[in-house]
Amino acid sequence: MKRTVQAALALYLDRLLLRSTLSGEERDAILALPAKAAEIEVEYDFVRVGDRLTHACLIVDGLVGRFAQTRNGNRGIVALYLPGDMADLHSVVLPHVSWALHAMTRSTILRVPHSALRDLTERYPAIATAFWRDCMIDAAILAQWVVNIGRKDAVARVAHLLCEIATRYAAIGLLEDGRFAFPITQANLADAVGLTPVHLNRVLKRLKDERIAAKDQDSVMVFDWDRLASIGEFDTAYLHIENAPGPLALTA
Amino acid sequence: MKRTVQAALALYLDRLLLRSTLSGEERDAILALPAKAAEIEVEYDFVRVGDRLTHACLIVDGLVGRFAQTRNGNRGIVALYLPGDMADLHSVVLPHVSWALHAMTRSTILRVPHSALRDLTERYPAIATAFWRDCMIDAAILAQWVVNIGRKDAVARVAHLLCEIATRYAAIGLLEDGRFAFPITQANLADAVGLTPVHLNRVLKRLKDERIAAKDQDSVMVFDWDRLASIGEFDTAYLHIENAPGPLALTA
DNA sequence: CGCATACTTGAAATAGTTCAAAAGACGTGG
DNA sequence: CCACGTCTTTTGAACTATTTCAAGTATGCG
Repeated sequence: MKRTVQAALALYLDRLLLRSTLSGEERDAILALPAKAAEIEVEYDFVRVGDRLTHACLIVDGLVGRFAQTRNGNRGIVALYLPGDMADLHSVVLPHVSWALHAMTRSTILRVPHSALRDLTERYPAIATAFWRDCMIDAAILAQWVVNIGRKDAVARVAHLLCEIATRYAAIGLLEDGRFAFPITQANLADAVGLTPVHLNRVLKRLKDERIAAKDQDSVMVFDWDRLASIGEFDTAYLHIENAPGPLALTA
Repeated sequence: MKRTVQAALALYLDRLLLRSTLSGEERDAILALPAKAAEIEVEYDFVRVGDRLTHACLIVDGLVGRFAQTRNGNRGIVALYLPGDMADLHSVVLPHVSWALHAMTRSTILRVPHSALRDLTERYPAIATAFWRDCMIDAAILAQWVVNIGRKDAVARVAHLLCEIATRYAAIGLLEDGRFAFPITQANLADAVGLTPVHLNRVLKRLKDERIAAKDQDSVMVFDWDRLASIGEFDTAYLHIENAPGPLALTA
């Protein structure tokens, strides 16, 4: 168990190092974070609206969605978290949350106490910056989603989201031959792009029929990256990944 | 001139203190930040897509929009900044920006060098946390916009945005008798809620006809806060303002 | 006073929703 | 290993919120 915790923290460290530079001592401090692994059942909300959090959750394995709810009961997905993401790092500075974290598959997470994270930020300014930056990547994605949902038609929205997820998987080495794991139901995917499940289904059909990309139960196969990116008006810049994998990584 | 710079920094300090606690020394450090005031002409992009920033911009006076552009040339507004907001504080950790800052009215801003801000974060962990938290408020708003645009109909979207802006103005003491300054064109407002200018116009007309709220050239008058908030499914929680002013402040 | 920009209104077109029902996948227990 | 119930996906048809196109009316500026 100790071993898996170490490995999971290493995953997060890798992610931080994608965008920040940390000294040996600082890296060790990250790896030495106290943390408790937990298995989350599928369809379970492990953070609920209104909670006051004391821990941040690192996704080790699985797929997690951040859900917001409107008064009328409409669910909206505001963010998707993949392995290596610290889904609610921002709760360190804003512990009172108004959204839920929902496991879309059986997931493994690591709960890291806020106190330990705060402690690191106080001792190592570079770590504070790295955490802050990590949160800002999340915010950059959020901003992109606003444009995506607010200013593009249904096909473009879906194409863009697929490109984003593909690129994020690629960054953690989980994209192979144009295929990546994406075990999300069509209903949830619809919530993430602001569409009806029915219409989302038709959009997916079209992408499949035109041999651009196909989604099945738990993965997505991209046939034509260029067309997908072009339809989705996708530009990796906002993800701030150094060598963002484009078509090359997909066909490799 | 020195005097206005001081006053402007005090404005920002006030904003930080809304959500963070800082010692006397830390407050003084904020007030002692080097900064250069600048007047921005109306309709001018003072930060452009692709820029690599060296300064953050504090809005002292005016109304500023953060614009993103899709490949097809559609503009989308991703955030609105009011006096007291440090519009691009996040550029301290992510200097390479993929969006523009656009002055919607003649505005006064204060340019604060990243170097000075970074310096403070290294010397005072509490300031680093305060900055980080300030950015996360921005992100919380972004998340709210995603749900707003993705899961509500036109009237609700507009109503929600008006409630948000009203509440944010109230927090800086610029809401009087239910009226607040909002010098934004209908075309820009449409970009902020993901609607067509034409349809936005009809929505505004409806809000006016039903005596809920009326927008003119440069301000908004709210007649019926309860109905507006209810239509927009508005809940202040996400803004993390301690005593969020609701109907009381409006009728006061 | 005249030009430019913003706002307003109408009518036709359409993207996306809603409702409804069938078909396919999946796990469970017999 | 099959039968059953449940959940997800797929498809059709009618409907509607929003867009698009187009023209007219204000409003502000030089």
